[in-house]
Amino acid sequence: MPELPEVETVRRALVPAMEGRRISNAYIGRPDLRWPLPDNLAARLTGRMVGPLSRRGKFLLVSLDGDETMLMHLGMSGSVRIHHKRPAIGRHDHMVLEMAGAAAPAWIVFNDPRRFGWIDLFGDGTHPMLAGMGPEPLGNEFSAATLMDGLAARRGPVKTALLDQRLVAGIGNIYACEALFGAGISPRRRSYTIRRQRADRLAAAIKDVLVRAIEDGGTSLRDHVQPGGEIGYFVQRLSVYGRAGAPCHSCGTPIRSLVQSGRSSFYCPGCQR
DNA sequence: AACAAGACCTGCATGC
DNA sequence: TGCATGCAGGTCTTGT
Repeated sequence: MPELPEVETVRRALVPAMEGRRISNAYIGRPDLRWPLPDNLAARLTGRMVGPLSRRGKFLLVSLDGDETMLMHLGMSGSVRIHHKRPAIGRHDHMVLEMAGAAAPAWIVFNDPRRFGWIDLFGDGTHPMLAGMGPEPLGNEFSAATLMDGLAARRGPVKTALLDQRLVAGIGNIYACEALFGAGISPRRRSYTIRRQRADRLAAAIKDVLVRAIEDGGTSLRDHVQPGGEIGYFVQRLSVYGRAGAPCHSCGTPIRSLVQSGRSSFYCPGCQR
């Protein structure tokens, strides 16, 4: 599921339910997801006050009192739901946080059938998983110039480069395809051939597609739901992803798909060069 | 050093 | 109906 817009959607929905509130109870279902979870995680979360929620790429960061941060990644199939009544524990519910509240308690449920997601705690400084990550595409450090620099050293296709979190953080398969369509660039184009003009268009298209997807609550293909249970409506605005054979909204040419580094790419041969 | 392929895991759609 | 196959929003590890 979750690329930057989906994780950002989750973060925004969790803010009112978690920030400034205390974790009154924690349930952990199994000792490992993608990797082993911290020892005694449930006990270490219980009683903690939650500070600001932030996001880095596709990671969600929950600051806790005592200068510790909980890091969450939703993998491919992870989702987070907010309940206002105590929920029954479902088959793939791996973490449930009960949030004490002056008004009413809330339960935060992390569910991940495929278990590619992950939860960790870290203290001072940064986490190894965040080190080396590229700039936030919606932040000030990201620009056409930095993007062009990153692409200049690569001989592989630009589509594959966009999926590398060291180049730019938070882009996954859907938004890589959509951004390339928005910029009129073929996914097969070799990275280093993207110079000023195309880099300008690509940086702008990346920002544009991510902003619009956040506004729509992300893209729901199968697993993604917003924490309140709503789907993400950007699925209705996809230009190319998942549309192989269907006519391009811009020129009518049938959308094509191909496999690059084991991932499906979708593009319009009429609009993208 | 960059790149592609394999691995991890479950669920779902498809086709026989 | 049952079963095999392929595919899925990610990314670490391995091998070239």
